[in-house]
Formats: sequence, C-alpha cells, structure tokens
Amino acid sequence: MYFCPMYSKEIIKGTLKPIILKLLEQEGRMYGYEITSKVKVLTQGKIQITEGALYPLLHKLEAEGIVITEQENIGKRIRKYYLLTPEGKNLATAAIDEFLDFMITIKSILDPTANISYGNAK
Amino acid sequence: MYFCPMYSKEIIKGTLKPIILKLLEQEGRMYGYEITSKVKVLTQGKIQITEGALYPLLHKLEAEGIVITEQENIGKRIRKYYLLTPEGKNLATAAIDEFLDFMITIKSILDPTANISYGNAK
DNA sequence: CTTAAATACATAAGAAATTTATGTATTTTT
DNA sequence: AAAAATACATAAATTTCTTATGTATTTAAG
Repeated sequence: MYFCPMYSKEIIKGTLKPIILKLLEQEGRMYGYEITSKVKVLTQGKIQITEGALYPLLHKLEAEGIVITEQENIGKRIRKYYLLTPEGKNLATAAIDEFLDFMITIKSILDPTANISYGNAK
Repeated sequence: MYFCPMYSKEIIKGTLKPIILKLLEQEGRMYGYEITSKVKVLTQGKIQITEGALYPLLHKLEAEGIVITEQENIGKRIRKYYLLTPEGKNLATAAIDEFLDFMITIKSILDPTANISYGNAK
C-alpha cells in the first residue's frame, strides 16, 4: 500500500524558515536532527527537510542573531540546541503571521470557492 | 493611510507556476501583462509578479508543451496569448491540487489550532 | 557479534527560481 | 509634452534548495 508521497521539490521553497521559526517558538529549543524528524512525523513524511538545507539555514539564523545555541554532550556525541533570541521571537511571530496571511491570499486564487464566506470571515 | 504591503520576496518562491496554471485554466487564455495585472488586483497588490520571473517561465512552459501561444496585433503592438494544451490542463489540475494539499500540511504546522476539527473535516 | 540503520553534525558543488537591472516600443493619461 | 501604463524581452546576480560527500557514535537487527 502506497500513500503520502513527498511533495515536488519546487513547492517547498520559501517554507523552511517559517517552519523552523514556528517549531522553535513552540518547543522552546530544538536540535537540528530533531527538527527534521519532527517535521517528517508532523507531515506524515510529506516534507523531509534535507540536511543540506537545514544546517546552513540554522547557521545563518545564528549569524543574524535570530537564534543562539546550547551544546550538550550525549555520550560522545554533540547535540546543538537552537533557541530563539528575543529579537528572534519577534521575527518568528511576524514571519508566521505573514505566511498565514500569504496562504489566505494564495488560496483565494487557487480555490476561489473556498473564499466565499457568509458571516464567519476573519 | 498605508495598507497592503507586498509580501517579502522569499515567501512567493514556488508559487508562480501554480498561480499561472490556475489563471490559464480559469480564463482560457491570457497574455503576460494581463497575468501580472490580474494577480496584482486579485491580491490587492500583495503579490506583484515581476517580468523577469514571468516571461522566462511562460517561455519554459511553452517549450515543455504545457502551453501554446496565439499572437494578436493590437494596433502596432504585439500581444501574445497563452493557452493550456490538453497535457497542460492535466498538469495544471495536478499542480493546483498538490499545492492546496501542501498548504493544508503547512498550516497544520504553523497554525495547529486551526487543524482541530470536530466533524467538519474535508 | 557484526552489519545495517539511525542518530548527529557539517560542507561544497550544482541546479532552479527569482530579483534586479536594462532594453525597446506603443498607447493612454495628465 | 511629458509621464505613466501597456507589452514584450533578456541577462547578470542572488537566494534557496538538492545532491553528494564526509565524519563519527549509538542502537537495532540478523
């Protein structure tokens, strides 16, 4: 039985950052591998963040002061937790709100019927 | 009074193709400039497709057999209409469905509360 | 017990999508 | 008469992500 294929690659463009910021906002702190597995579970395998996309983005967010890191030793392995800075929290809220708003806009084009509302508008 | 700013650039990545395919499916045929203005109006200026993104994409869709063109002379100006081929219509339907599905998935992460449904699920 | 899979990080080369900039020319509005 | 809108187009640069590769530890499976 086959179900839940991954989305085509182009479609995910631009969504990684909001996803990561949302998860960090929600969970307080997360490490890289944890983010990929969490997203995989949450999306039933439909979104699989690649390491080549994740780690450079996390490093960039750190360089920009959006996140800070805490290292922990798990046995002989290193685990690097990422946390939002106060500035990062503001940015996260803004980025998530913008993305949700954006999705309403896109949906109004791609699925116009869904936009007809009678009294239960936002 | 200021409202309706444009979305940040990153956010729009990956949405151009589904938008164009949807509009062509809906309108039957459209020319490039018409697509940009229609999208601008539909989104209250929040999405402004740049020509540098639009035209190369339309040419690519043509090269791939997803659309065909019809030229018309408006005075001394040329207007190039784009139409979906039968193959393009199938692709359009698939791409739009995938995108709508993708948005449900993303929304379940970015706005988990919106996902709690009691009996009115799709 | 030893091999494969999972955990956990990282980076570099290349592809793809888009922005920014630039160009040409006509038509309409101010 | 000039500015803005219409209408196309392309090229260079940037951003974002994929693919590929690398290292090393820990757990599960055969």
